[in-house]
Amino acid sequence: MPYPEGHKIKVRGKIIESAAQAFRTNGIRDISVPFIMKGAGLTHGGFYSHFDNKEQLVAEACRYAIGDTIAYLREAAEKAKEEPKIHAVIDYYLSQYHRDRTEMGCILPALSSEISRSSEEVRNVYTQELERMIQFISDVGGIDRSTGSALLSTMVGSLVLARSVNDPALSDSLLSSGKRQAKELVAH
Amino acid sequence: MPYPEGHKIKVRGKIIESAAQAFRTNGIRDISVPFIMKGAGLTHGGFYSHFDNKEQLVAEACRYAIGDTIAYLREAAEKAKEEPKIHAVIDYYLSQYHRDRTEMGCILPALSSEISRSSEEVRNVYTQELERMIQFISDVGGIDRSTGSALLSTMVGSLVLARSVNDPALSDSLLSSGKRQAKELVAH
DNA sequence: TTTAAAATATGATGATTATAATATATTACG
DNA sequence: CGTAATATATTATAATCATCATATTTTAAA
Repeated sequence: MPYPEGHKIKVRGKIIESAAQAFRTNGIRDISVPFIMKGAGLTHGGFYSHFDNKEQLVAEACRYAIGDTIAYLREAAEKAKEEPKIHAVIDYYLSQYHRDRTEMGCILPALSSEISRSSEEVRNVYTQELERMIQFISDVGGIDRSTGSALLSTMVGSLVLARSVNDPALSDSLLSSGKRQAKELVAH
Repeated sequence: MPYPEGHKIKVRGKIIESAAQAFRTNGIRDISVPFIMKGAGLTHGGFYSHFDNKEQLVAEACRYAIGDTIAYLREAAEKAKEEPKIHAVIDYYLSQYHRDRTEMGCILPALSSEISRSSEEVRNVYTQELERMIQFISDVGGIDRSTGSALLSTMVGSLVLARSVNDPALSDSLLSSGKRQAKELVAH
């Protein structure tokens, strides 16, 4: 067996990372397979020895990206100096930092509408991962699932709208009112 | 002057309507100019005598669609039998009916993430129209702008997520918890 | 009924894309 | 050090797209 043990799987991982970043920045349809491969330091030819097609990569990229986001948010919660820890999650999620770094942020605000129109394969993965996200938020917040879902919806909606507008003041105010509302929601 | 008075402006309107519907259903990038023109009963050739380019049409379609949505929600509020009237708006916005009819629904959940990556021209229009939406929601709800923004964010986020998932039960529960939260928010 | 301006249709161009076929390079192992 | 299996690169294909150039149709008014 030529090439070091685990070489291919490492390259596959690089492609997924490259895709996850590119998709979040520019959407799925607007990012080409050649572009993703270039981001992984490769040319486009080898793509189909790693994935059946682009959709399969989308599914993998979604799984990877949400896992990454949950890990990041969990860390933020654990490092939080003040209670309740969910406040640290809210503050990060609705920060200007997160708003302005789509490429490394949560995919829910970045890709959800495009995912609605994706294949069943992709939506299956997305549904699974969204479940994990709701579970995580509810756990950290010490709130029931329904409240956790509403909290996530509020955060996602605020971020989506804050990113869509052109006016920095309006964008900031969308983040602020989202944060206020999210915290009130947790406090019952 | 050949062609009846106002003919061209009427056709222009038809193109905008066709675009507004198509974009909401399949996103901006996934809908071609020829497809939009077919939807208006025309062929693709004449497009550029109506619009400078596709982006300009996107801007017009956004303006049209949000205006339409506000008019629809206003009607729902006025026809509401019970107080507070904002409940009728929330109930419609987060209904299964609205979730399942992207093509005639609010564009905020359908297009916001794509708009984030659009031209300044498009984002200017979008920002303006989002302002009108926030104003409308705040007025009907008798709430301050910040609460109105949060209410809209909650509704948009819930709908975006409800549309993205594959599991009908999860999708319904996202609508329900969004509704519950939205109404609590209005009640202070 | 003719006509000419205005609107629309047809056809072309060049770019980009997902995907496939084929060629070349890499490297663990004999 | 040579080799064969495996990864990757190069090239090809066929489709689609935004946009443009040109041809044809429409119809208000003469």
